[in-house]
Amino acid sequence: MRDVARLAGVSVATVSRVLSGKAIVSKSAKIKVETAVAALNFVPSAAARAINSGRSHIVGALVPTLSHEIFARFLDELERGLSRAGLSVVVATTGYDKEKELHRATDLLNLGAEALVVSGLERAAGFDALIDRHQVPVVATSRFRQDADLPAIGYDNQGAARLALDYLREAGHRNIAVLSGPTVDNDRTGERVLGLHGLLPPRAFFQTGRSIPEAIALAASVVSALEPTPTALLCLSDVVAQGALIACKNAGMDVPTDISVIGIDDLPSSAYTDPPLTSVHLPVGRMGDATAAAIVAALETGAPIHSEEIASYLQVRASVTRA
Amino acid sequence: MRDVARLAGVSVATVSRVLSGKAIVSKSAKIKVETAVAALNFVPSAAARAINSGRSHIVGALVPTLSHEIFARFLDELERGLSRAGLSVVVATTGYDKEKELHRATDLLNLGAEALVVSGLERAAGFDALIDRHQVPVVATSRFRQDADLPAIGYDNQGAARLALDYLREAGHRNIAVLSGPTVDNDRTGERVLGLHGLLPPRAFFQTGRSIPEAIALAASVVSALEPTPTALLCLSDVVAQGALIACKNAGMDVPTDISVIGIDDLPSSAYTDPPLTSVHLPVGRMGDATAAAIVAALETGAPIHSEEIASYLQVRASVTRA
DNA sequence: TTGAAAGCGCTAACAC
DNA sequence: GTGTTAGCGCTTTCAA
Repeated sequence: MRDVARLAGVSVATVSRVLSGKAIVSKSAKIKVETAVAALNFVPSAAARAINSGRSHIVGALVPTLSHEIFARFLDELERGLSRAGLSVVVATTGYDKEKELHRATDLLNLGAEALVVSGLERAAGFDALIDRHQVPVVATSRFRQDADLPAIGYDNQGAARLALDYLREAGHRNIAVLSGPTVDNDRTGERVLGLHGLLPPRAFFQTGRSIPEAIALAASVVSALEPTPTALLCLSDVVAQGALIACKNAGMDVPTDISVIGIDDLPSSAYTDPPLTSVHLPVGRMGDATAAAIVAALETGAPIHSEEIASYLQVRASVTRA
Repeated sequence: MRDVARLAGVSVATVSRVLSGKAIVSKSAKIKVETAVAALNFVPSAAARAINSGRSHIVGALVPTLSHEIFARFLDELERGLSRAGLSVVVATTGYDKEKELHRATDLLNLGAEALVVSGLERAAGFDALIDRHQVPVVATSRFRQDADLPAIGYDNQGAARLALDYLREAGHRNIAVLSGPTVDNDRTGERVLGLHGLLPPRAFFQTGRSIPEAIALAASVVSALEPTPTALLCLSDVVAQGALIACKNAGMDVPTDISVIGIDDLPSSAYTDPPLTSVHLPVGRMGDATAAAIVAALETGAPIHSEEIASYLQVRASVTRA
């Protein structure tokens, strides 16, 4: 910047004023500075600016993975909302590992992140202390609970599971099997299971891994081994539901004629399965939007972030019929 | 940091030494400093560090959208590779808009990004000048071309299209329709079309939008309106292919008995369509890995980035049969 | 409207 | 081993 000042024949203060555009500068000085900036190919240092302003304009986002539509779409919307306010999103993936999340959160904070977005409500020990040290706003997403430790912007996962169950029951289903992915290190799924607690016998619950092949295998064994065969499969995520659809087809069962299948998440792809999947819609885009808005407000006004429930609803398609 | 030094009864230099862990510090001083750090809840400023080291440890990634498996998976792997080397990824989405890409690239560079990752080979006017100003390494992904302006790490899209065509031809197909998404603002698709140039009559090419519903509509009109009906649908992306599968089913045509369908991309979901989609596999994870490695090398050693072709191959499943 | 100068919080060179 | 000191590149008083 000194070089620019010298070339323009002004002081560094004037260069700074021209660059920031805030203060009043004479037309002539402004032009001289701009010429010099162009001539020297000058680029102001972000770090130096940050050191003075005390702001990094960086928000850290921690998600389990980007290879899952639901997190990817969330980030897509989060980034859109944040960038509109001049904030940049640094993503870090945790692989559903709480310790890794803590690690990466430390990295992001050391990077200078002004706020953090995390997934779910369960944290590794030491996370609170970390936040306490850095004093940055944090918002937990995907799961809503009024009394959570962190401000939570997300869904009522228990309610979503019950929405699906109620729908099946109203359709006359009495023999329902619940299929889910892992509840360990995944409190979204954990809560969905919890929401069904006491409403269905323990032996109605089946759990498998996170992948489609695992979901297919589980559904295959459930429909073939259970006696009598359930009339409906309540899948706690669409990934599992999509696997179930495939397993039923492989087993020669027609959905929904022979068996009904319902999911939770309503992934974009679920509109195009065969048959189109009936699922509890979780508006993940809205969640990204709301999260971005909350963070922007917190950073700009210092206002505390309030928990917010993103309403889910049943998206009826063609995979459920009357028992 | 002065406060810490005072409380610990040492100089700021010693505090710095303890914090960085690099230099040799006496056990006693180290303990005193650590105690003071803890007591004061001290957090070193990332900006101040950056200003001294001249490094931000930030890499900017520009992608059209995160709501498409292919970019999400790419970023997933890119982030993993970069974070292993202590680099953070700032994502910016461009919505397939070159001007917006330029805008966001400017933002990222102003943020202090040390390197940039972009999608495709086409840039807005002014992009080169921007890079010239900032002098950061840039890598273009998704598309490989040896003589590209930017180092390119990606696939031979033309070759991928030909791979699909050759496969169909070898299976005896002579009446082939080519379905694609938009080629405007999407040079990956553009190149795939180009790869088929002269190999198929112009009237064999059909184009539609980026969404599944649009793909369904296009495929529906192609299979119903064309006389004679094509024996195979060569889809230049899996999104289009998945739409085609649905359209054929809707039209009462069995794939592959009545008509064959082939795609390009080999999205994870394509293994689970009905029937499972035969597609040209583009190893997007490997591309993310390679991109991360190239950037890490460039940043650590200053070595120039070399273009790299990520080999694609045919993933045979069940959507193509002999004509 | 402008410039001089004092920092912002840290690292690194140098001397002790 | 440790302290002193000079910056890193910018913003921001304070005078002029």
